[in-house]
Amino acid sequence: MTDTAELAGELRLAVHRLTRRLRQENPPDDLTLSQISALAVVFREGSLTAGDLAAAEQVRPPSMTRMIAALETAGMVERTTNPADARQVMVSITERGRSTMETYIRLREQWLTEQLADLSGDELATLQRACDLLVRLAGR
Amino acid sequence: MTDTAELAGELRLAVHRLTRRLRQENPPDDLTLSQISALAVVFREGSLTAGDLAAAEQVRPPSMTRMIAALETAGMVERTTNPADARQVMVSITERGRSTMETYIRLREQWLTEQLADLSGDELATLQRACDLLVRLAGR
DNA sequence: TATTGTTATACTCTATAACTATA
DNA sequence: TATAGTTATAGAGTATAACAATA
Repeated sequence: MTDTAELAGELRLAVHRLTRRLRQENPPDDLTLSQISALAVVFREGSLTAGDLAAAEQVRPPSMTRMIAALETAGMVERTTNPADARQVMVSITERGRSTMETYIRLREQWLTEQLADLSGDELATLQRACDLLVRLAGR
Repeated sequence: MTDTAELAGELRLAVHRLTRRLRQENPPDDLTLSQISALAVVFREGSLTAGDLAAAEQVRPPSMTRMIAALETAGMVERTTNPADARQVMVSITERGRSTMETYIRLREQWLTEQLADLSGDELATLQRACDLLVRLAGR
């Protein structure tokens, strides 16, 4: 039987290490990984409020304000006030943001992709199942 | 067959999410997760140089200098100059550091442990195998 | 009064570049 | 001259508290 406390420690360490390693690989167009992650939501979902975007990314509103400001400065998204409720800010992707995402999807996670290419089919399947589990855990 | 580029994207997202979620759970004695991680190495390995500790944790020397300073302030480790080579700083765990680690190991990763308790044996086995793979990937 | 978002502030984590001390 | 570590500086990523605007 598996010792869950032991596994928790190993999992935390493993995730910590990979996060550090991934940060060393530069995403395209000088966007950070967090910015890419938020932009991907706008790309997928279309126009949505700042609050919904914060919820989707599981960050606090001030953190999302920062990310949106950075993405706006980079010309990736536009902020507009919702006419139906002037408290809300609608965030939508620009042409440039769309093309950046399309390029990014094509070259996605290049470093990680290269590393994965060395793994066996079994190992890839394990990681695939693990991804779903990690996202589930993070959503608690 | 698995699309490794697709999987790379999912894996990056999953790891990102879990890192953020874990950061919300407070480690004991006001130590951060990174500090606990470094302290665990000193606890396991015994006295070692700052450089070896940086290598073990896969961070740059200045980052380790910071971590060691924080751990020293918290009374968890001691820094001493190596008499055999006065350039080197030896880092060793204090009584307080040892007892903190022992408590931590006992309560380790409580939140994560609780979440894991809800998973099936199959799912735990998947995560166990995934841990080894993630650490291997991070080590490239 | 409640909700949405922003600003102000602060802390962790990490890096590169430049420096000091020792070998 | 080379190595070990530190200091100075900077930037990403995030949070809480206080605030303004709108409902």
